[in-house]
Amino acid sequence: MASYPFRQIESRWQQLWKEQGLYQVDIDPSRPKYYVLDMFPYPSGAGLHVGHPLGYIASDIVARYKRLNGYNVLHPMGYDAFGLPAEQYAIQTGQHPSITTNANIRRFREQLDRMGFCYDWSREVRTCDPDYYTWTQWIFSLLFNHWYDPTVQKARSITTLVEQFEEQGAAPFDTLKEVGISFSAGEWKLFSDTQKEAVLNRFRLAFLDETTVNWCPEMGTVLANEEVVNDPQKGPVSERGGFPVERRKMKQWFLRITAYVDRLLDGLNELHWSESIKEIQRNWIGKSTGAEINFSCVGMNRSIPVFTTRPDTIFGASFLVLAPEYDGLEDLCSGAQREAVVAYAAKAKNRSEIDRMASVSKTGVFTGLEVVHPFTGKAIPVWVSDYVLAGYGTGAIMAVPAHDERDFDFAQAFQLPIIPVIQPIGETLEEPLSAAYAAKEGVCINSAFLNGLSVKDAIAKMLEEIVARNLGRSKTNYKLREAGFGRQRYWGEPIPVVFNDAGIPRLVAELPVELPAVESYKPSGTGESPLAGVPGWVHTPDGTRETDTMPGWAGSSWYFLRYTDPHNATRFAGAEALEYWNQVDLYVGGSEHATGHLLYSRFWTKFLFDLGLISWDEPFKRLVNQGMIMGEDGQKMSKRWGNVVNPDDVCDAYGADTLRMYEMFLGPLTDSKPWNTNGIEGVSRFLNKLWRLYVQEDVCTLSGENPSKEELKVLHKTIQKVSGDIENMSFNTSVSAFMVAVNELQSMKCKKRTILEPLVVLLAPFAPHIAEELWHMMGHQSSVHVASWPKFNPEYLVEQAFNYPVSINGKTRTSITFALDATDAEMESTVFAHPEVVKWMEGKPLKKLIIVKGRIINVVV
RNA sequence: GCCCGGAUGGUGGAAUGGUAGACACGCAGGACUUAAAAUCCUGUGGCCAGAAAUGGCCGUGCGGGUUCGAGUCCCGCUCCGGGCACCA
Repeated sequence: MASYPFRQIESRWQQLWKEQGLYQVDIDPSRPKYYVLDMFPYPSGAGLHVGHPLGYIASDIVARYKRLNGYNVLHPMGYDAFGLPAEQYAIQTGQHPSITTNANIRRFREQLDRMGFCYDWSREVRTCDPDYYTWTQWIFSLLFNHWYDPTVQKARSITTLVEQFEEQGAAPFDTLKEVGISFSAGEWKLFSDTQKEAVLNRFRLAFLDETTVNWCPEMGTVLANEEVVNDPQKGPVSERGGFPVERRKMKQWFLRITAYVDRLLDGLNELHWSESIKEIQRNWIGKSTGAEINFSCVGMNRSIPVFTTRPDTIFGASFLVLAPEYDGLEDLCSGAQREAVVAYAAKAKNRSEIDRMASVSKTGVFTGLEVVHPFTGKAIPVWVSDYVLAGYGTGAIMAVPAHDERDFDFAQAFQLPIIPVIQPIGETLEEPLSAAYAAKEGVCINSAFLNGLSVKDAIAKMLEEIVARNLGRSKTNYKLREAGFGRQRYWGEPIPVVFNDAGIPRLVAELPVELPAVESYKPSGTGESPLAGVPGWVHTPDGTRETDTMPGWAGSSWYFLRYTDPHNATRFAGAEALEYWNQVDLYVGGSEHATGHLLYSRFWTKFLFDLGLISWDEPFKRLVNQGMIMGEDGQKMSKRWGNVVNPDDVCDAYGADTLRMYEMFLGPLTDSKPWNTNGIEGVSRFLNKLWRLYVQEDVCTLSGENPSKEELKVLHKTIQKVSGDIENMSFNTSVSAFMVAVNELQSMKCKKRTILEPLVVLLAPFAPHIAEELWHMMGHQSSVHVASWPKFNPEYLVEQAFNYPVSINGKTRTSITFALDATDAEMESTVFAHPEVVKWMEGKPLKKLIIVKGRIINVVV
């Protein structure tokens, strides 16, 4: 017997859906909305392989399911179209990236269309489209024009900051105090524009900063930390291409994401995301609370602040360590040691990260400087070592070798004192220590007024003392760094800024700033983007243009908002559309974006919320991360391994419905799993079997007979199972449920319309083409529609819960569990006579009774 | 090193604390067929007994625990996958 005619069916229905614009949606306040979103793809030249649609199929099932349950479903798709591969290709061929990008998009679209997704393509967005990126630039302008006011915990216009300076000067601002900047209101007014901008730059949410960046000479660009990976041989290399990366100081645009750090952390708690993704974000943000303590230098009128999370161990601090990149390090050294320190710092700078970490024993040199221990009054030495990071805390630490492994190693290497100050509960530390005792529990010893206190109490006590004695303050630190926002690249959104003669950045009023044509896409190699080579574009009457472009994540940080109103020419999206479609209810995509896209989107959403532009401050209510589909060899699918399976080939051989159901059947959505072609036969057989249940000799003949109890049970069992599974995103088990249903109906020889018609509707989210065809063959003129969704009736299942005939009709479900032996003959009387049952049932009817081999094990009333 | 997951037949995987192995693949046998494909039916965790029907024992990475009852909960390991990694 041949396969059912999936080729005709699928192309015909895809054509019809398109012609009728069936999946185009509009605001409809009379219906509840549901917003299902896929992470939009980067249209690479390789096209889609069978791994890509996994998440798209899952979201499509949910979208169709919600639609059939009466929701107004927004389910859009678009392209994250700016990016490196198109630019690399342009460098090689001279072809404009937009040409390759468009060609790739066409190919993606053809592949996507074959799988029967219910996207509203009228809402497609492309991040490289000027109509789109004009609003990306607009959001950048807002970021530039706002600062984060910690007193009200939200972003405010920079003009409110200027007003405060004009009235109160620098005094109210900790940000300025920390870096030793102070000015009165009067002084502010007398500042030059350059001076004013230097201050404002410290507050703007988009700002310029000179920092050490990851410079990739080969690519001629700066890379984000996320774009740099460590190669065991070469050290730090670019993620793409594997080119060497070195450290270099450059002036760069940044976004002040750290202003939102607490809200980014707290907001996670309410989100329906996997715990692992939340943990990744928490770790990335890396909040730690502790103290900043000042150690005053011997023979110098200054002090060195250190950050510690363990102020309770301060009596064990036997030396300080500074990072090799420590600001003003040279000035702190005494003459004899200066040369050694400078040499060490220079060497450390060129050491690769891997090299630094791989070193078994710590390296370092003594600075010649000593500081006064604030509690013992003793002088302790200050060292320099590359195990201390310049970018975290103050770039200086107090070393407590007895209770920190790294400090312990260092102290051993350089024969520095190791003083135990925490005793594990119920134990005595043996001296000399063979390893650091780093656990955060125990009792203080050798610690004057802290002796006898627990670690927790000692930390609290010490924080009080530090403040009381004016030695420092409590302090919270984060691992999260400001987000670098400039790329020395052509194929990205131009940053809408010009610099005037004084070098002061000003926003370009007229947006978009469109990408000009260039002769060469090659990086200049000087650190400037190819845009710098277009003098006619760079020089404007207002000044010199910024030639950096935005990073890949800029356009993807707000695209979910644009889908709500993608063609709006006067606003990033209309207020009504935004309010109606609101948050993304379900977001499906890969977990690799945990610390990039997903974090930046949350940041931008919170910022836009602060400005009152949207009324919610988390973009994605529920997030599901689909697993990866590997090649049959267990490798990641890629051209390189020659193990790519093209979904088109599967559609040709088995049809799109089989592909859809098979991808869901492979296993839990979130698991990684190999593509295994054996199993696809089973799903294909199932759809053929289903087809034959309805169709003989190309005709659908179903009877109007009343269904039997058994048949109703099969239907309602399936409705219940599939509905629940879709809510839980457990699609593999729902495919199984369909298989069971078809097997059972087939063996019952059921040809009854009352059973088979609802089954088709239930199947429609999974296999929409065959469902539409059968629906049509059953005489319906329309597409499978809302009113036809089968409603679950538990009545037909009630009996199923019983392994033993007992009368029931209960509704509330309370369970009593106990052991009870009984033979078949005396079963019923035994159950009802049992004192526990009598007590628990309180006259309620029996609902469920589980009997295993003559033993009653569970009674539900 | 730290933080998350996970471990169930030959394979992918099912199991609100309640008959472990649903469903599918594969395999074996059978029906139809000149034959093959397709389709349908039966069997299929291991061991033992039995001619058979069937019965018994053992079984969810390892060791303990809670419970009438544990794949599921708790404690301690082993191995595998993922994330972070000198963040003081």
